[in-house]
Amino acid sequence: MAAKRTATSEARQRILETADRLFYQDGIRAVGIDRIIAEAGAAKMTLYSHFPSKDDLIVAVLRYREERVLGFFQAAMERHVERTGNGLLAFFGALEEWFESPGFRGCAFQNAAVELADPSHPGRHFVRDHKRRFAEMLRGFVEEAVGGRAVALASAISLLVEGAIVTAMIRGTSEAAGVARDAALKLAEQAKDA
Amino acid sequence: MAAKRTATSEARQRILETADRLFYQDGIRAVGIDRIIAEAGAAKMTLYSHFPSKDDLIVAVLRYREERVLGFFQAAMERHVERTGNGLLAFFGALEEWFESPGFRGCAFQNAAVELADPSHPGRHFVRDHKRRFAEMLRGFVEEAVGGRAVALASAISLLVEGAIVTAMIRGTSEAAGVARDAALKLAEQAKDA
DNA sequence: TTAACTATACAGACCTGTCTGTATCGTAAG
DNA sequence: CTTACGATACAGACAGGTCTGTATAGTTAA
Repeated sequence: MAAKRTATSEARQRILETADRLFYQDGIRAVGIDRIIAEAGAAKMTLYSHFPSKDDLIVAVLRYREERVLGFFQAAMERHVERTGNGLLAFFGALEEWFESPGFRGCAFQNAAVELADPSHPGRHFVRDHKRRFAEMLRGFVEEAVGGRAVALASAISLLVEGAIVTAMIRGTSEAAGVARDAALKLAEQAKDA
Repeated sequence: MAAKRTATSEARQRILETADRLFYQDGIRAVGIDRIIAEAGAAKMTLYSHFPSKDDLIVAVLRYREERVLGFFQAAMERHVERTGNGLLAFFGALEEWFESPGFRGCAFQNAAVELADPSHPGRHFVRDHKRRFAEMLRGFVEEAVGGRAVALASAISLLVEGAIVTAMIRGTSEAAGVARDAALKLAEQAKDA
């Protein structure tokens, strides 16, 4: 037996990062175990001792990516908040920055939901939960901007953001971020007046 | 050799419809040629005489699906327009109907863009073009509703729609259609006032 | 006769997951 | 000090199945 217990392991970390990169770049189904271990410089049994199956690895990668995504938004927003002084504006600034980052290929969670067609796949559950958490985070920025409860407004802005992500992926351009930002501000304006 | 010339062919049509159904249901990469011909009741060489490669079949399926999608919206909207008397409202009624239809698994074109990771894949080009056409159609409804040019408004509503589709797919529910509709109407209202 | 199709076998690559064996640590007992 | 051992990881072969695409031979119907 072996490494199953040590969640802290250099080989495990290398495998996780490599799988994350390859899954995002080329798709989950398009990337085989052999390629992951080759690029991670790990042995197959090392991978299988840390992750019992590819499905387990997929879920671990999604978990790992959620940390990094939230980390990216936190860091990018801190930068943008200084310029704009507005949390919601900073969020859309971070979004545009993401769209323009090299290798951008849409939202890994949206993509995973598409690739894992079986709705009972554990990865699909994780995606649903992640999107709930992401929408909650966004609602925080929205309510801060309008000063008070704004559930319906936040839901609408969430759709704008999801639509901007998938549109930026399909077009290969970032202008959807600005379109979503402008629409979100108009909706927020209206909500404040009411 | 063989059937390449006859675009009208029962076997070809059976293959196309079966591939469309399976690709949408289970994903493009998850469905092999063998399964398509088995369920279509066709021989492998018949498939390869009509479609030189799986990539060609994928593009043909996307082309075929665009016809059916536009046909669905046309038919569903005619039904909804009678009730609402408003083209934009009818569109969102059709959208909700689609989300609630059995086997709904998001937008086949969004999904294809995710699965065909290589941005130079001909299927990706088709998806880009289709989304342009779809957005154009939507812009027609928007401009009819506000009475005049409304390019920015139509772009924003397009993001709402794309976001609603992917959200409905991930959640497995249809309420995103109503959220998108309400936000679209508010934005349209604001655009009319201005 | 010939176009369109079926049926089947095949090549070669790739897939996930298992297996055996070896190398390298740190640590603990003698 | 050294022997022994468990933990971790590397290396590579292997099984059994899937994938796309091709080749060959036979069948049906106009």
